[in-house]
Amino acid sequence: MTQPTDKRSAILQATLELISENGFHGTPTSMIAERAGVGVGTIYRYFKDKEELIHALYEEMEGKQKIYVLEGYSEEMPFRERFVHLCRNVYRYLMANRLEFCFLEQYFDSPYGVTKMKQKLESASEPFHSLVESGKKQQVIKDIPLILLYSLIFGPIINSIKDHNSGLLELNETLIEQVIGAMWDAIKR
Amino acid sequence: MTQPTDKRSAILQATLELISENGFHGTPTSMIAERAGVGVGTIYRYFKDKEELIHALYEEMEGKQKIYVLEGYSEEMPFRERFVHLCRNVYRYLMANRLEFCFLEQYFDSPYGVTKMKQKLESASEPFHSLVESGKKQQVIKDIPLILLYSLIFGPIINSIKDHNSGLLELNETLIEQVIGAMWDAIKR
Amino acid sequence: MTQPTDKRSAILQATLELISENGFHGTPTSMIAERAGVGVGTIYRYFKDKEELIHALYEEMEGKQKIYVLEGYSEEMPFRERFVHLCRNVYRYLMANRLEFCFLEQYFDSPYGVTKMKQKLESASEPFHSLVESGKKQQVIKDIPLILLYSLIFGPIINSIKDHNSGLLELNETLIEQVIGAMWDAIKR
Amino acid sequence: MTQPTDKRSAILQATLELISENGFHGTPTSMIAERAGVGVGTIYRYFKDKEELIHALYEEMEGKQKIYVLEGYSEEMPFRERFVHLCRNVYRYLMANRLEFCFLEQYFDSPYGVTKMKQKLESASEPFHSLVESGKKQQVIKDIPLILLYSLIFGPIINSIKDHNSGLLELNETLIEQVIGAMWDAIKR
DNA sequence: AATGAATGAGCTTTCATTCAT
DNA sequence: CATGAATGAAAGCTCATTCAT
Repeated sequence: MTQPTDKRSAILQATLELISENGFHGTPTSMIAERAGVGVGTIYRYFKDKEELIHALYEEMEGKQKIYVLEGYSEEMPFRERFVHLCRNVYRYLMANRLEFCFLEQYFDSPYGVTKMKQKLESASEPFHSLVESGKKQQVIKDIPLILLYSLIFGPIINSIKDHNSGLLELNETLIEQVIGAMWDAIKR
Repeated sequence: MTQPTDKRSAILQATLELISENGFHGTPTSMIAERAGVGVGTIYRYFKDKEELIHALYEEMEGKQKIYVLEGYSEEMPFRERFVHLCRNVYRYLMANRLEFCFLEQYFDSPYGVTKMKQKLESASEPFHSLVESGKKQQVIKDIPLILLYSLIFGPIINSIKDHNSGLLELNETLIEQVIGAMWDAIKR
Repeated sequence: MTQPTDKRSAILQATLELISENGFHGTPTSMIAERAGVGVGTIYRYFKDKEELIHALYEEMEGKQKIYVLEGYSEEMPFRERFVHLCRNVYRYLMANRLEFCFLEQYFDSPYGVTKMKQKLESASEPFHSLVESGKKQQVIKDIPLILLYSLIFGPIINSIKDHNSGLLELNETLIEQVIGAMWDAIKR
Repeated sequence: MTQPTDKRSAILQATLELISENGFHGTPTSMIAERAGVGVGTIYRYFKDKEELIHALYEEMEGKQKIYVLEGYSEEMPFRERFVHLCRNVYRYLMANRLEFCFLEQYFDSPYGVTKMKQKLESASEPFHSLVESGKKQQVIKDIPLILLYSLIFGPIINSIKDHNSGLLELNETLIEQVIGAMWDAIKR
């Protein structure tokens, strides 16, 4: 008993896989259709455009993330612990969902890609937002513009995962803890 | 009396400009030829491929950098000052050469792009290499794998410049000093 | 209690409307189905083809016309009056049924369209046929082949209505009388 | 020694032939390229669009016509003779250039086609314009709006040629003279 | 009988690459 | 050496038609 969503999600999944493998411009709609096991025309029943398909794929990810990032998180914990907890979850999420990570890198040709990725993480991370802002007020965290603090956090995270994915480095729990510790040193007063 | 190199570098310059404006896939060879003031066919006298042209452009950039990054640098200075000095130079270089920065972002659709960009900076930065390694030995810098330290340094630098270029942020000397200070806190013991 | 014919005529009506608005090639079957309030598949229950649908629509129109054209007409009237009466009715009919007129213009991209339109009017107009033939016999009407006389009559009528529909001209009773008068001068001895 | 215009005119000629055979929508660019003996891409070197190609073809015709229509014409001749002369030339032109006639019928899906065709004839026929206007002033021609007079003239001409082309009628000099005579009767006082 | 999701052939258009001049 | 007209493979997208429900 196939559900109505079947084809739609097959298309989204195929797109995710292929774009993370070959990039946006290396992924023709015909290839997506083939991988998804549907006809080309079918793509256009569910998405107006190739572009809309990409956006839809992106939106699809938003939800999953917050859940992941917030898992086990509580605003009651001390600052450092809150920070470490959120960062760990971000690492867990991005490493467990390698395809999504690669896709996000490609999202929109890349110039926007990484910027959007950060926005995404930010938006997914109101927890980060409130953590950092209240940390600044309580003089636990440096008085640096929010967006720069994000660069200090997500820059290293994303870069290290890229290195991990490209095999230059094998991230394990110890190393992740070290990076997170260093990032805390970077932002704390 | 135009030299044969003239055309070659005109092509490279045109490519740099156009790719940083429109991205790799938004830049047809015909457009490059036009901007460079040469015939389309001429591109293929100097480069086998569009791909090879891109690679050549990339290679072309190495070298210029080291000079920039090392300007006014001396191994005699204290650790922190050496670090700050190198970082300042990197910022200066990347912000003064916006086209090159944009190009590197696009370099091969990005999955490799940013990683390569980091490699590039690393290779341009044996100074960083020796600084960090000797800093580790003298227990001034945290005992973290080199590549992760690079993520802690170049991740934030690249990210903040992206934000700057995209208008999300206006980097000035004060802000740059703040970021560099934070990065030092991240890597120092 | 909807009858089976309901759907068939809903489809025909939708087709008439849409083709006169957007032309044959601007009217996908899906659009017809939507306007008709039926499923796309349903169209193919009643018509083998899109083409057959068009033809059927065309055929459907025959018949309605004769009634219109013959209204108030009598063979007892004098020649000129009979001619004027028929022409007036043709004008009335074509102007009152703008959709049908537009459809006929489009009917098969036009090369056949207008010719068929004339045939249609002719066939609908045995009254014209007998009027003209007996007029020729009685030397009231010029001795010109029937088909050319039709060109002299329907050519101006169709053209002037096109101009009217496209807004180049606003036909009113006076103008119509003038045209009919001129056409009578053209064909009378 | 092939001239630079070669391919351009081959494409225009192929387009003329194919559209008059199959209509605008029945003529894919690939078919045009094949008939013209060029690659598909070549079409787009000379014309931005399929649409622009059509327009270019249309423009191409303008010039030829005036020459044809005005041949042997002089404003010194008496009214009736001037009218007959122009009409004869129009017939000659449209019958000698059957492809162009068919093309014009199709020009833009047809609803505009015939209207544009008339505009074209009108514009090509400032001679008609001045003939008719001065005829009206001198009370030789009926006081009917210009556009209606055009319908009385071009309506029958176009219709009769269509019948001729479709084989319903064989136009010869005698018949043409009869039609022209009748049209004169229609418009003269 | 009625449906509409699924299909894929076919359309227009772009662009990296070649090659005769 | 340099050129740019010519090319055609390949892209994104549409839509008449089918068929399982």
